[in-house]
Amino acid sequence: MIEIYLLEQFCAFARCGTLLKASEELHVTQPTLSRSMKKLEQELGVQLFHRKNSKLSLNETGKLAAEFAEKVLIANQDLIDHVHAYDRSLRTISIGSCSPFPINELMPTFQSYLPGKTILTELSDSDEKLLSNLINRQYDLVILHSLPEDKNLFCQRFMDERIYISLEESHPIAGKESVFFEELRGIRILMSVNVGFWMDICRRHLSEADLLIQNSMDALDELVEASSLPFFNSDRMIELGYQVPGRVSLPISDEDAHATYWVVCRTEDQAKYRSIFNVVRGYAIKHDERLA
Amino acid sequence: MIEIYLLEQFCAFARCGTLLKASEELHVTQPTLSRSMKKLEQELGVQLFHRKNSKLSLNETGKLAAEFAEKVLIANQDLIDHVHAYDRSLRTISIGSCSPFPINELMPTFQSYLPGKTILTELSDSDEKLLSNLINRQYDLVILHSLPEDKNLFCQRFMDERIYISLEESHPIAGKESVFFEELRGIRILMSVNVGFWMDICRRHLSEADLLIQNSMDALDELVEASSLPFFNSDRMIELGYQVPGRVSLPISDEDAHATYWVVCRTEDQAKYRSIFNVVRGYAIKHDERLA
DNA sequence: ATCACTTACGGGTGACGTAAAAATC
DNA sequence: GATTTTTACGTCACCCGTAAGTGAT
Repeated sequence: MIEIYLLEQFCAFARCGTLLKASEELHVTQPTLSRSMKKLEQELGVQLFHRKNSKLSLNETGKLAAEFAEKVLIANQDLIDHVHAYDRSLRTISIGSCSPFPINELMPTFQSYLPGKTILTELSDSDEKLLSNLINRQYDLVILHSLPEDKNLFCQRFMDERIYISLEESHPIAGKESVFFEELRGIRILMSVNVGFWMDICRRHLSEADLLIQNSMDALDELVEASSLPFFNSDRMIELGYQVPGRVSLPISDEDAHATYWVVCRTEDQAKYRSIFNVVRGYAIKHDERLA
Repeated sequence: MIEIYLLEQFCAFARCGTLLKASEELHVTQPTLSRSMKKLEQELGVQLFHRKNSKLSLNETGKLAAEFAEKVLIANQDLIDHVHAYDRSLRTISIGSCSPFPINELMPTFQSYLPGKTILTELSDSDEKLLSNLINRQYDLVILHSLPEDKNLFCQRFMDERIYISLEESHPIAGKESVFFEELRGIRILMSVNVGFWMDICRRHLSEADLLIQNSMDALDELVEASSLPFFNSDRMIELGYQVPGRVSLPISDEDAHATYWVVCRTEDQAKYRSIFNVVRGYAIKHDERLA
């Protein structure tokens, strides 16, 4: 067997063309490489280099060897990467969501029922991406706004959300009970970039130029304070007390301004997250009771 | 990067289950392995083992690591094997033949036009096998008794051979001009096992029980001397003076008791073997002139 | 007491760097 | 003379073996 350090040095030479450049890349001295290349030849029992005019270069055997050496290094790096990833996955839970609200709402639940685990959350604008990344184990849990049909997935309804538009009381349409997206056309509206699939919904109904998209919640809050511009809100946010003085919030009546969230895991993991799903079911029941 | 010796030791432990058994397999002491396993864990920065009741075993991460470590070792062995094989191929020419005679006839040519190369010859009973092994580079040259149709192959007709039956002068059919295989049925005949495709021909026409197959030419020659049993000969062998006193050789008239040999290489190698093909063409021309 | 692994210590190989030489342009 | 590789030499790291220790069956 050939030790890895020899192959690393050999591949560096194959890439760099001279021992000097390779030695700089590897942060070793050049005689070290000269010696190593000899040792590699000796251990393989085969000529790997042309030595001509104090110029070292790979011969045909050497080129072949370099290809295979590269594969060994890749396999070695693979070992390291996969072991690290697996070890990490033992201490980490990855959660993908189509929307920020359910994540925020469930975070305390995650933290109390997954003690000691690092919770990693990610927003996505597409349920399909979330699902495929759930199946390929990149995510352990996902929160969708549609119910997937796959017997390998376990799904639990969570809660509903409808988006609102928050306007100055003096705004022409502030007196209405509710509005359609249609009626918001031509009005410049503030919104955050981190709203998951809602971004798609808004873009579908409104023109790009009307959406004043902010990269951070801080920037958004500041502009809401400092300006009279409308911004998007939701029934859930209002419930949590997110109302700005001097403004009214009107529900948006369109069908797709409303979402029902589902929490989903792979069926094999169902037992692992039972406590979490119990909490999620609690939300759904409470919601149903409120409707009744 | 993780050095190979650590992975070898780790895989040995994964196979053997205890450090002691692994240490015996690797011919090192057991504390060496204990130390190495710790070092491997440290270098990966990850727990790989359960340590309980002075019993060491792989945990889930360890099992994953063992799988990937095995791949690294295989890649490493692949490097060694391929480099050796390629280096060998630079000094060796592999020739496959359907029959021993053309090989013997061409050996001096090979030796003089492939100076310094080790010439490796092999007999095969099937042109198909020879061809596929020529294409997959196991052979560099093959000698067939049929003309292959493949534009990636370069072919040159070599010479003809017809097999004869050599009998005691007193044998009932020794007076004939020629015989068919049919007429040899029921007669026990000596032959060598190393006759390539001729073995198939003989088996197709004669019963297994009648063929007294010898594993070496020495054994065959001795039995020819010591007995009055018939044996197979050929026009080419007779030309070379291989006649036994007190015997006559009759040609076998069947169509497939005659063969035309072709020397074949991959088209890409045609130039490399031009001198050899010139000699081969010389044989073919000489043969044609003799017929005219 | 035995088995299996760990810890402690000492030795020898060998991988590395520095310095200098050799060879080619 | 500049660039690149090779040789020589000393040093330090580290891999190994021996021997003793720990813990469980």
